[in-house]
Amino acid sequence: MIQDIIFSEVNGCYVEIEHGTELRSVRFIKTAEKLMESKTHKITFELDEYFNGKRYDFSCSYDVPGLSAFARKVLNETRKVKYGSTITYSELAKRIGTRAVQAVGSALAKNPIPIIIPCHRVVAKNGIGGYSAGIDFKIQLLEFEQKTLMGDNL
DNA sequence: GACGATAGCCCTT
DNA sequence: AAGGGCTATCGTC
Repeated sequence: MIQDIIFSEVNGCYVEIEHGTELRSVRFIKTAEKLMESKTHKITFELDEYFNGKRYDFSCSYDVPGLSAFARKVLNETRKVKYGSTITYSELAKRIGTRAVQAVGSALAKNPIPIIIPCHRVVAKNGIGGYSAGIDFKIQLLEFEQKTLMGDNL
């Protein structure tokens, strides 16, 4: 198991990417100290591009064991949400054919690979909803995506 | 209206 | 058996 580290200007924190041959997990690291960046895996470079506004989607092979069938459904559906757009928990639930809206939220809360699976693009019907790493992150990510898309259209 | 409490949803632990 | 990254609904003000 190897850990890559990159810095994200978007939310001003480090991002740790854990992988074997395939991507295993992504975590945000809030720390004051300066960390050494390390980029070995393809997905790390892609994430780096993402945080620089130069990539809108990811090559998708990842290896995340221990997820229930339900959680997989939720995450798969979430992957389809396009860069810069959002979907509500209830709409997502509808798409995978369940009324368990809150269970959808719980599944997203355990998303092992944020950004790649864009759980930040899933919002509450009235409001923003939650985010494991803090809703401020979520807001920053969404604003960032909006901003970069605008830049492209000009 | 707006806001808070409540009661359902159904998966997870 | 309890509790969630939710929501629709029903009291209050």
